[in-house]
Amino acid sequence: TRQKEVFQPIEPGKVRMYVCGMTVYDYCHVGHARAMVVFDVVTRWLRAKGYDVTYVRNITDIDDKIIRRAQENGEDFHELTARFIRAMHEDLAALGILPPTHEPRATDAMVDMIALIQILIDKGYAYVGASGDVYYDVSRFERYGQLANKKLEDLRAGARVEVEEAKDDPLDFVLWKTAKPNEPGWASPWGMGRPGWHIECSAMSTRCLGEHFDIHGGGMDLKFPHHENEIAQSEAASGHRYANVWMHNGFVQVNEEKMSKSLGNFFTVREVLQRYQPEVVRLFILSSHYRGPLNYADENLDHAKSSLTRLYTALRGLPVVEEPLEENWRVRFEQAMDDDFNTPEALAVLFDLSREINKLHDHDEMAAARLGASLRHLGKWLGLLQADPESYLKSGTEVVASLSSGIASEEIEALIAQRNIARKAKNWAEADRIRAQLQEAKVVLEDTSKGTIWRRE
RNA sequence: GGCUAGGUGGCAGAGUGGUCAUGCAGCGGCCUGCAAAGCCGUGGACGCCGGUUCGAUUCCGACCCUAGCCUCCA
Repeated sequence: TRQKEVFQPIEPGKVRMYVCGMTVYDYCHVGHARAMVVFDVVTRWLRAKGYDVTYVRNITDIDDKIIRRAQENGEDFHELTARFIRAMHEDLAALGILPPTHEPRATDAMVDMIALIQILIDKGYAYVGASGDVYYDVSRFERYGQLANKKLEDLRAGARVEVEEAKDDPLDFVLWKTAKPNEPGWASPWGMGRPGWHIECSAMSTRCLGEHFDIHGGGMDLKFPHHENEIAQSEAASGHRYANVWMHNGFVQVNEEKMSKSLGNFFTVREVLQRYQPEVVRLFILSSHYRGPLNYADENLDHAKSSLTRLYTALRGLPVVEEPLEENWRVRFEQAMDDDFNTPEALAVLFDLSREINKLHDHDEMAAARLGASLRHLGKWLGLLQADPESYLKSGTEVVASLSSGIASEEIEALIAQRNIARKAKNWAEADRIRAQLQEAKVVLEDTSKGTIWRRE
């Protein structure tokens, strides 16, 4: 949904947002990272606009895949999920993603889910099937399909799954699943079992944000049926509107295909962070609009890396001054971000600002430094440019294990000193030899009027 | 089959009814011992076919192509 119109929160000054988080049975891949970064920026920007944002991102820590994976590993599912929740937190922290206000877990919200299912049964929206599982009766909810603009007849015509006998209608979805022997289960009016995926989000969002809130986010793939089902559940139960605005981020693609677990074409965040700095990954994600596709390719990560180097280079060597954000830059940035979080346009503002800084750099350092403060300020709203430029530029390949040239900073400094002696003696051959040697080690030298500086590629 | 998003210069990626996106790469210049970085300048684009318009990449219609959802998925 494109938000061309001015955003109006339900309660003035406050924004309540719920985003579907991960199912924790494996490491985060770049697709997850994108969703997390996108909604992190949404949160940062809304806060920058002065809203008091309550950001809820759940953890699905019980579902079929988790159970299966735990069984394969021969471990308790709690151990499995605890391990991957820890890993997820590490990955997200590395990417500079701020923790959500609340991070509810499905297993902690059983009471809410059971209560919600009971309401749906009492109101006639749900029934206990022949198998003992509880299903949502899709035909009872008039607006079913409205979010994804789907008609029930079309859905039935396109149904590609075997019809389960227990269901009245193939489109009905499960709210409560009876536990098989050796499966984890929770006591409920319908016996030992576990919740369906969709009810988890309805219950957790309501618990944390109430029955009606401002923004609901998630990946495109969740629009149907997950979000459609959430609406059906929550609105049927409460009798009124669920989320006001739906935001769906596009996919990360690999060779024109969706990156996904099932296709096996995914790269985990930790793999990628072996090769690129976290901030590069962040910039890569923000360099396309959140709704569009994002093609994962080394070439594109390399582009992001060059771009980030340009931004940090503009800040390099400038005194850090406390200076408010300059109005004209703020306005441009704001226009971009207010246009449905147009981060590529917002980034263009950062680049234009960098050019201005570079122009001033040599003849009016203080003016450049003041603009530098503005650049950092804008960067912060995107979760970028908060590192010390000098250390960012010098760390490059050093922090990236697989590309590490193994050369220590002291060694680099020593070679530079050696080269400068050669330069003084106009021994250009020796000077160039040392420079080439460092280039081999992925170290780039720059001879400036203030001396030789270096950075890692 | 239904539904949803897209198709922009060498690459990535915004946007607009008629004048700059931006980044990387290219070319010319300044700077430099030479480079690098930076600055200045510069070429190059809007899937195809119609229509509306003084004028369309931008609006409308058809078509082609791509991805996705309809089954777990950020």
